[in-house]
Amino acid sequence: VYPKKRARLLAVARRLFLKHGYDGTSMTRLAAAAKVAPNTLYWYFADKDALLVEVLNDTLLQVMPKYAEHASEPLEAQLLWLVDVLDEARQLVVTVHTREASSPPIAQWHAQFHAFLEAQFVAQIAARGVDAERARTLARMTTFVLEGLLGHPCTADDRTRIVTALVQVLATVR
Amino acid sequence: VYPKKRARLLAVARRLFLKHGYDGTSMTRLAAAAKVAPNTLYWYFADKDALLVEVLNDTLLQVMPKYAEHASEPLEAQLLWLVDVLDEARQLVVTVHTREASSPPIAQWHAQFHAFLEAQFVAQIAARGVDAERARTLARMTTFVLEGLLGHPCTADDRTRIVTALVQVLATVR
DNA sequence: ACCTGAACACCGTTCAAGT
DNA sequence: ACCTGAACACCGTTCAAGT
Repeated sequence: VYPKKRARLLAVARRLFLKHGYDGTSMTRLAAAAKVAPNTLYWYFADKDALLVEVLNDTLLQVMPKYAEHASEPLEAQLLWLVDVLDEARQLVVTVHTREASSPPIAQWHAQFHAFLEAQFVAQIAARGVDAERARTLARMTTFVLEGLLGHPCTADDRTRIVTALVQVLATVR
Repeated sequence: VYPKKRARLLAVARRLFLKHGYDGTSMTRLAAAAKVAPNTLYWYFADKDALLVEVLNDTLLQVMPKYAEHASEPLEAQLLWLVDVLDEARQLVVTVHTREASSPPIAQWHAQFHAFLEAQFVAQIAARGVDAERARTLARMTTFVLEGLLGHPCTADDRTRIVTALVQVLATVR
């Protein structure tokens, strides 16, 4: 495997998945866009889902360093930033939810991603003097609200209102 | 169109969609299960998405009367009941989220469904002395948490904890 | 009006063959 | 090891034809 070519194929896949969605991006189209034969993709990736998992990891690796920059900001700002960033990857978010039913690797990736996000939130919430189990529950709620914001049309105002309400809640309840 | 046959086709579609998912249920398989030619389905329904919309409405019509029975219970019990019921329709829930990107009728159905649910919640929350706009925000949060619970594996305990926390929040914040 | 068998263009994936 | 063109089984949908 030529790593550079592999990276190029991934980049093309990422672009097309984001632009036309997973179902809207056929392997044939993808191959054409990358100027290779369709089956060449199968030399580099086991199947379409494996390609998706790599695209997800790729995207995450690009976002995480930037997220670190916001780690010291108040939780509200962090959440709003996260929604903005993940919003660009909307297509990927819903695809993960759909595909995880039929693809164990994607289900695994999804679980791992949630664990990561929740760990982040748990730390922040626990720092406010909430006990561990409670923090886990609230972190989960936070993740769910985040996903809800991604999956549904929302004005920027609504978005801010919801995130603000959520953060108030996290600050109040214990 | 024979209404009885139409109803039978819908019932078969519903069963298969719930059992094998939308993508896992091909029109050919569906037709075979209903003992008709594949294209007969297109006499009764415009396309596969139209079939899905009807299945969704069907399911909703069966659930709503039962929901009404729980309307006087405390919000917490209502939410837990809803999660249980919608959990059986999990496959449909994720399908709606995926298909709405490419199918305007499904996007419309989804918007309408959310409006319905949120109206329900707004009423209950406003009854606790929360002002209207605030109630709308919290209702949305409630819907998002509900969807999160559906889309992610959760022990019954986790589920209860999250719903309880959410309801406490709704009671506290104003 | 209602239904069919056969076809269409497409999908993800694999195979036999080439370098 | 890497890549190809051609094929396979399947998909949603449509067409021409039958009753």
